[in-house]
Amino acid sequence: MNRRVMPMYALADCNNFYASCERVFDPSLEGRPVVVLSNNDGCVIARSQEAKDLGVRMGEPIFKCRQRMKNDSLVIRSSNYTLYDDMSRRVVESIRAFIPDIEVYSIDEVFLNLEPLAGRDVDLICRRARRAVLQWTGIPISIGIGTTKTLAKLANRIAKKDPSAQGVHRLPTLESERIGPLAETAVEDVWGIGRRWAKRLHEIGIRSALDLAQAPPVEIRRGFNVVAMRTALELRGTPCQEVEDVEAVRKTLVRSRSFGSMITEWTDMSEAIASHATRAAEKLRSEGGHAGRISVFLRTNRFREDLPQYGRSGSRELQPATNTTPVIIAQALDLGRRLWRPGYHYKKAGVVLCELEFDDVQGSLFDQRDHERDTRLMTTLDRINRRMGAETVHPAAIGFKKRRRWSMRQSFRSPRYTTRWTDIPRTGP
DNA sequence: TCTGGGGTCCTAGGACCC
DNA sequence: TCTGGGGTCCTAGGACCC
Repeated sequence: MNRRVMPMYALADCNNFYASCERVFDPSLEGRPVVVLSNNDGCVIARSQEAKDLGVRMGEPIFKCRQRMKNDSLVIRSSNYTLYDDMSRRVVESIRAFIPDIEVYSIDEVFLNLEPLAGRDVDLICRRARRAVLQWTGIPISIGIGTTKTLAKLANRIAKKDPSAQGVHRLPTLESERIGPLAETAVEDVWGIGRRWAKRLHEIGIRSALDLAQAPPVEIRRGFNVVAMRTALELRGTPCQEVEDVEAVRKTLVRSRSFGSMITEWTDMSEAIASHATRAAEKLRSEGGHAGRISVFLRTNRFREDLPQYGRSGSRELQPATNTTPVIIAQALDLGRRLWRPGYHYKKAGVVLCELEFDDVQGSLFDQRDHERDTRLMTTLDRINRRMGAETVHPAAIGFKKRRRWSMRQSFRSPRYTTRWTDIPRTGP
């Protein structure tokens, strides 16, 4: 008989990832409440277990935790993505040694396809992988197992919450045996159900994951959309999403920042836009892509209700598609100039590159630029900045002031332990 | 004083064409 | 002067994720 094997998915998720990374390189943080802040040191984006226990909330603005910082010696770190990216890569490679068919879903999550391991003890393999990751990288992870991605996510929550799971939890294959755990999971804790949908689901009497699983799919589709319906189906055990083992080709590339302080002058704004354009172009070149369209946006501070609000975006075609910094800066500045209105306090701006192409780009007959020269220039520029440090060579449009009004605050950053020679940890004097 | 940044997918509605 | 349906393409906005 040729029976199809039961699909089986797992989600491996790093515990308190950024806080754990900070801890790996500074063991004195062990046992202490640690939080990691967003860019600009604005709000909390990661918390160690101790910080969670203190009641520090995700996304909480840091100025609201000042008291706790004093009382409970809360440790604060600015985010250090260079470090986290590198640690993430190490975690992924460690997992891959045990389970080869994986999809890197985010900086701290990996979906695993366990179907090829059918007949083997998947729980045991996952436990071994977990132990190895901790041993090789110092990062604790949890693994949830289920017959769909959404159920694997749910199992992962249980693996994290229930100490008896010891970091790995598998939901039963039989639907009837999943009733308990699904009934105990609030619908807002289901992957794919955000705040807005949760509120509307509650209004129609759907409160738990079980309620959603048992709701008629067509009704969910009618009341919400196909994405919500797929989530409901996955909760019943019907897979609607596969493990995507080939890396997805990106469709857009954004560089944007809130300013360290608000901006009222076009010269400051133009420097910020030129800087975003430069960094977006750099990133695009590093991935070997070209952009066929560029969009720029700027806006005021939406939290300052006492100030007049303004926000706009504009876009235009790039013909031919390009990744040349001066071209992208020129277009970005021209767009920005059109959006700019004096008299406002601006808080944020950004550059979006879209219609990305990763194949060879056809030149236009009517295009006057010397593309080979552009490419040589950009390659040289990238090489210098990679070796000598970012922005060793940079376009004049970004400005030369040491302390730029628009650049971000980062008061608590840890060293780049793994990616910068001078920051490598040393032992002894 | 102080509130992140970078993504994807889906849908509705308008423009335009036949 | 009034009136149709159907298709495609594009964009803006809304929802979600980490």
